[in-house]
Amino acid sequence: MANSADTADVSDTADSGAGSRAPDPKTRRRGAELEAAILDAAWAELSEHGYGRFTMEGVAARAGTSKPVLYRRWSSRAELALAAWDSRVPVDPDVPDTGSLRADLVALFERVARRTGVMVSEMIAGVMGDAFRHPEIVQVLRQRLMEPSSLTEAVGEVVSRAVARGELPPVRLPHRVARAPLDLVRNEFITCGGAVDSHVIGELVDEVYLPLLRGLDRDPSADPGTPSS
Amino acid sequence: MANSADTADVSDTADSGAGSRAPDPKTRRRGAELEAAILDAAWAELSEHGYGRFTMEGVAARAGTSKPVLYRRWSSRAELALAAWDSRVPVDPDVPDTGSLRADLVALFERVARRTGVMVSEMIAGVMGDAFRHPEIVQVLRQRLMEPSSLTEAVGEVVSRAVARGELPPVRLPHRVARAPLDLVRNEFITCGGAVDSHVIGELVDEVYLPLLRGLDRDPSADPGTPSS
DNA sequence: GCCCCTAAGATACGTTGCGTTTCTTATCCA
DNA sequence: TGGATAAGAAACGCAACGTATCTTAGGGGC
Repeated sequence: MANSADTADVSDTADSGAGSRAPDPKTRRRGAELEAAILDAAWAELSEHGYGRFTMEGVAARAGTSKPVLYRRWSSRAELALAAWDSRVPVDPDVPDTGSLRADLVALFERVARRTGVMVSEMIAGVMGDAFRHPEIVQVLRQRLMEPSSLTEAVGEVVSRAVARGELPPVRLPHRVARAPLDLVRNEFITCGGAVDSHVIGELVDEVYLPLLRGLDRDPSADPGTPSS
Repeated sequence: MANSADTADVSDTADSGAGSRAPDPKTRRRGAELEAAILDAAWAELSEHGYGRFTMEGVAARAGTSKPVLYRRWSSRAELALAAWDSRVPVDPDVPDTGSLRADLVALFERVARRTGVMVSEMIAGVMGDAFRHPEIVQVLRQRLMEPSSLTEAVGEVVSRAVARGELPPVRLPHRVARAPLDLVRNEFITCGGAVDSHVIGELVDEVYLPLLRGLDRDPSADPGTPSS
């Protein structure tokens, strides 16, 4: 699943441009195989057209199947989009360790910005827009946004290394703060649209996130000056 | 405009519940009068149904007019929604001055949370969702989100009073930080849905915004210890 | 190896809602 | 008072959602 995902991530999007959809008119796929093909197609449609032009017809055509097959699995457009997203969320790789807090943060933000994308933000917006009609979707979306995820752990890791290095005092890291990089990047996507380039990331880190970390309350449970190794 | 708006703000929403729309079948309104009636109706529809069920038909019916009249003024549903929003944005009142930074901030956040609303956040999402088809909308929305507004000024004011009181060192306040209260509240609406209650506001202030302010770089242009009065 | 039952695939349908077109008619202004 | 202007009404084309109906492939039980 993951490998086929990686393989197709953009190239699939590119090569199956317009005409050659139906991959194999002979055999009739079933179960997991079909489902994977549909999710691949859905992701490609999302990447190409964004959620605004993400249509069930388009996905069905691209996957070489038909709408009822989609609706037997997902009850709405929004659910299919979220499922496609799910199927492509990359496993978060290791936390960068550059030796300095700022560089670690920049690397982290850049990873978030790349992982999230214009498309994903637009999709969040679109799904939110559809959510009024399918209230059950809101739960799914919200959970996806709130889940602790490997990101918050990564932030914790980066911060504790900075503490160990003496770049920061021992701090208490509230969940909101650990989540903030994702929120900041998403907010940037929504309000500024285009790509979040490294200049913007620099501003986010220098103007907002580093000050925030430096201003956090000290952790009373840590011995000041003796960070645990 | 403003008074008729206030009058209708919720009560109109309530009383014109289902049947009695057309306010006056005799006279044919024109120009500004008609426009105001349409915007009132649009705002009421937005408040009642949210953007997801905000339809041109609904607005036209409620305003006692017809779709072409709407399209002669606004080129799309999204534009009408934004115009309705515009027509209701309250003039930001004065900055609270409670004597303490934290209380000032809580008051400010609460005002932002009340001014923004679930509806407005959902609307932002919905407009974003429509934006792919009407790219010109993105500009309008973005400008609305980015504009310095009285909020950033209010933040500046609150902060400089705190500096004068000695609660903060003289700090340089980047635009991103001044904008942050709005971003934080909006983000909260999007990710957590329901109302942003005072408990959440307390967390935002205590866990995020106060630490952020305390961690800001000092303003090199200010004499430390001698804040200008 | 045969048959049946599940589910895939195709087609067509009903519905909603956008944005448009056409036409009639009221109201303002010269 | 008459003509330009814009309101109001009705209907249309179109896209896309979500559904219903039907045929048929193919896997699994016997």
